[in-house]
Amino acid sequence: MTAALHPTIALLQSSSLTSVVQQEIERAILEGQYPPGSKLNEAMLAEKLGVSRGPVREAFRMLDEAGLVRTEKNRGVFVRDIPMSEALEIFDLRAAMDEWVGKRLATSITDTQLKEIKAMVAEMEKAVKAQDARQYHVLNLKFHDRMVEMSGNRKLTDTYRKLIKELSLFRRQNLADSALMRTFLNEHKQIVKAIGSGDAHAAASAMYDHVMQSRQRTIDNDRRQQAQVQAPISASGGQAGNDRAETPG
Amino acid sequence: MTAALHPTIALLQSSSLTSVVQQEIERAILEGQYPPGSKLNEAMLAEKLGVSRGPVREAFRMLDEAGLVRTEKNRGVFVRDIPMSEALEIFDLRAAMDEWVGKRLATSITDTQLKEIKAMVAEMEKAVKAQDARQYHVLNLKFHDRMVEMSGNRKLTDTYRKLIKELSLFRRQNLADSALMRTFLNEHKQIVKAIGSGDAHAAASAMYDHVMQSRQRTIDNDRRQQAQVQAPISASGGQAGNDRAETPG
DNA sequence: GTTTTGCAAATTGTCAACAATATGTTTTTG
DNA sequence: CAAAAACATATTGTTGACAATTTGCAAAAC
Repeated sequence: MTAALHPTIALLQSSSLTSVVQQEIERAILEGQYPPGSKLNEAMLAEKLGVSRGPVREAFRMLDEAGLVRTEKNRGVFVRDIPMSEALEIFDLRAAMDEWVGKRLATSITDTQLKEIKAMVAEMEKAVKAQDARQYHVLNLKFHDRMVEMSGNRKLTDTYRKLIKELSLFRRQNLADSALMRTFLNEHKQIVKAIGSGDAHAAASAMYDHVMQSRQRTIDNDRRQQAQVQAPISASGGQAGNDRAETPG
Repeated sequence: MTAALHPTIALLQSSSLTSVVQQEIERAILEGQYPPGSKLNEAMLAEKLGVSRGPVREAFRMLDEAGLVRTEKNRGVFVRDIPMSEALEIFDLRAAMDEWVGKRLATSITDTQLKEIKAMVAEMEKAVKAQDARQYHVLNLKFHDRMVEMSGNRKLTDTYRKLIKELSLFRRQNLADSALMRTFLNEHKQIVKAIGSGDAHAAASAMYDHVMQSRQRTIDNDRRQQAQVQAPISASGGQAGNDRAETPG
């Protein structure tokens, strides 16, 4: 009966209005179009997307459950603002997961896959040399995502991605500077080397330490910013708030 | 239309209808009232809970995002049936998380907390001696949940609990027998001992190994059941399907 | 001048009706 | 008799309307 199923048909079958609306709002949020703390208006979004409020409300419930928005009864939904404490918790959890990924990859990675992540590190090296922090950031996210994906654990991959999305709503991070990019790049090389050598323990440690390094960098960065706010020197000081979140490491 | 009016809903107009409906359906699912694979009818649930279909649909979207149901466009929502492969993935992920919890607790646990989990192990020992597998199961879930909670990482705790809920929809598990309960009890004692001694590495290993033991047990159990199905001896053979899921370990 | 009270606009919460789709049954056709 | 078509029924998808609540603003009270 249900034969082959053409890809486009499968797509149309899965895409209800609600899921399309959900993806669209999620995209807009992660893109920074609606910054953390801002309010999402049902009627406004419904009109903008050309649907009624029903699907928008259903999409809101999904985004709430996903941790991207919070809902206040009779007041509306707001883009979630991840506090520092929660960001640090996410780093710890990520460290535990990435440690497992490192351990797993050390014994399960294929030659093709190893080549792939080596190429990614090479690309990051280019970005570092070009001092292109933006590009480095994109590649870095992809590098870690791909390794998690290569671990073969779908559940872990889904969980990891959900955490990364939430973390992108944490505002107190900046792009890494050149010195920091070089440090992280070296750690990436160590990770790949450990995985390539099949040393599970070393790969696990390298991954764990790398994430914890990012965690510590987030703390340091926040402390620096806090100090700047409490004792501002330049007249134009203070955090503007429109700089998008970036994940270091 | 407004039949009966569920007591909880009539009383708690303060919290949103959708969230009450969501909790009620979730409770019913986890209780086994709607077994994995069964279909959830919007209108039926709406009438049963004394609300219109709107809040039910919104609750469905939340439960879908939480991984407890799956939605087929134009066909409805069904209680999710966790396949063996996914259950094993969850065990691996849990192992990574529990390993971290063990490591953390070894250095952060307070005397009061240590006493608390020791008391829990003592209670489990009673259940084992009384051959009360049901009671053992409940205590075991609580023991692990409490340790995760004690780790102090709220995000990890939420993630852990979400995974446990999903795992409870995996049907191929049974209660542990006496021999197995004794094995797991000993592992619990080892975990508590390692944590109490402050040996982070030992605690981490004990936790990891314990979860992986449960994982292996799930595989063994499935293989045994599969064999029984393929070569049935007793005439009444075959899985009835009404036995609720139980988490070993 | 400040606080309180009452009103008006905007927004969310809930519902019932209608449209679109899937499913099961009967009828038709070969 | 088997397969296909047509129909009837049930269920989900979507919408617009109405009710309940919050919020901003202005008038009144102290």
